[in-house]
Parts: sequence; C-alpha cells; structure tokens
Amino acid sequence: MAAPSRKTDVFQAIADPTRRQLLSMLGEREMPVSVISGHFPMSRTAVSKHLRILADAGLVKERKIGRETRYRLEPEPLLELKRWLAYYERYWDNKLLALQRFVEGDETDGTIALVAPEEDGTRTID
Amino acid sequence: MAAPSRKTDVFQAIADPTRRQLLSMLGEREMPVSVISGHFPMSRTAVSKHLRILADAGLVKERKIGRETRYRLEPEPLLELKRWLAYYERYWDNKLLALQRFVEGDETDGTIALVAPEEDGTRTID
DNA sequence: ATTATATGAAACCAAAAGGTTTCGTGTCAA
DNA sequence: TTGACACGAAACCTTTTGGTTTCATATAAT
Repeated sequence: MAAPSRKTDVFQAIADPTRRQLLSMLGEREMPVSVISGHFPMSRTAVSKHLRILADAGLVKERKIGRETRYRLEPEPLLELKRWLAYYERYWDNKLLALQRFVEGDETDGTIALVAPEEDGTRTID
Repeated sequence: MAAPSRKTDVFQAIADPTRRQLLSMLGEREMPVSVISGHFPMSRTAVSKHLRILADAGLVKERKIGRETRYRLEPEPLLELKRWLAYYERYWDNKLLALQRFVEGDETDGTIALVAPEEDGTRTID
C-alpha cells in the first residue's frame, strides 16, 4: 500500500491549530459539520474548508447520512509523521549527541557525509 | 523548564519541506549558512530566513565563528510533536477503534463527552 | 407543495508565506 | 588598507492561506 500520494501533505495539514483541534474532536466521535462548527469561533463554511483539507490529507473520512455529512478521524496518515519523528529519536540519546559534537570539532569544512533519512519526510522520487 | 513559549510554533515550523530538509541536514553536522544554502535551489537569503524560523521555534541553534554563522539541530522541541502524536497512538489499536465505532452507532446527537488532549498540542493557558 | 435544514461551491478579501534583489556591516586575506 | 567573503536586514513582489458572504442543491419536515 505504501503512501497513497495524497493531495495534501500531512505536515501541512496539521500545521493549523484549528485543524489539530478538529482532529482531536473527531477522534472522539463521528460528527456532522454543523455540530463540529459549533465549537469554533468561525463560520461553518470556514470549518468545512478545514475539513476538506484534512480529508485531502487522508486524516478524516466523510460519510453522508441523509442531509448531513459526518466526519471522523482517520489516523493512518499520522504514521508518516511518526516515521519522520522516529528518525530524530536518535538525537534524544544524549551520548550520541555528545559524540557527534565532539567529532564536529574536527571536521569543519561542512561537507555532508553521514546518511540522512528521506530528507523531508515525503516520498520525493527523483 | 516546560515549554519555553517559543516565538514560532513547532507544527508550523516543520510544515515546510525545505525546513524539514534543513533539519535532517543539520542533524548530521553543524554547518555555516553558505554551505547549507548550496544544497538548495534558492537564494542564500531565502535559506537564511528559513533558518531563522527554525531558530524561532527552537529547532536549531546558531553559533558565530569568525565571519560565519553555523547552525545545528536542536531536537528538543520535537518532543512536543511526539507528545501530540502519542495521543493518537491509541487509535492505531484496532480493537479500540472498533469498539468506538460500535458505540457511535448509538449516540448520534453529536455531543462531546470523552476527554481530549490539549486540543491543539500547544500550551494554551487560559 | 412548501418551507426549513445541512451542506458545498464560488467569488471575494486581507494577511501571511515564501521568494527575490539590494544594501550595510563585520571579518578575514593580500 | 584594500578588497573579498559571509551574513542579516529591508524593501518589495506573488502566491497561498484562512477567513467572509452569498448562492445553489439536496433532503427532511409540515
């Protein structure tokens, strides 16, 4: 399955505080737009647009029931974030950090040598 | 300690692909601006601005050496991201998800009941 | 049949983001 | 001391973002 190459980037999607709030809200239960938007100090339409962005990133799924559209959390894309973050776990090990800084003291030309992850966490195939 | 209430949001800071690339690059070694910008298809000034944003988020630290400024990764703020993400781990447990959806089938009024994390992952003290 | 409800689409707008070029300043090298 | 280098600040421009209001459409309720 891999990454379904979504329309909107997950990193981009969660950058907005309103959208993060939406996610936590929709994690609890599926909800229709009007109910959701009741919790925000902005128009229903604005919330609706945020929901679309989240949907484009695969972070929420919509389901039509009668005249209402209900949204619910779809956590799977967050795994990409988790993967990205996992790389940096290694820096939380202080010993490794110390070692690295020690090495830095020597080589000062700025050449890149060590291995990096997929540089930006997105599958850029070049 | 806690959250030093940084000028720029971590979520915002990592939203840009260029900045994510910068982080992975600076994780490997400390580097001066001109060397860093050599790896990007944009002006040195543009890279410099991205570095400032990262610095404002606490994700990189700068150190002046002679006429050059070297930047290095400062991974600590990523812990906020990790904390945020940790909340959603619970949804990756399929059993819990199944249970929740079952419950949803009953209560359809859209009232919020369950406990949410800090809604948007930022320390909003009100 | 008519009216009310739930929602998305469209047009619009101000502010923020991401870039550029130009300029000033501090530092190193001849 | 003169020039080259490394860098940030400032002014500027274009595109994107986050919001608004208005309108159209589908469904539900009377």
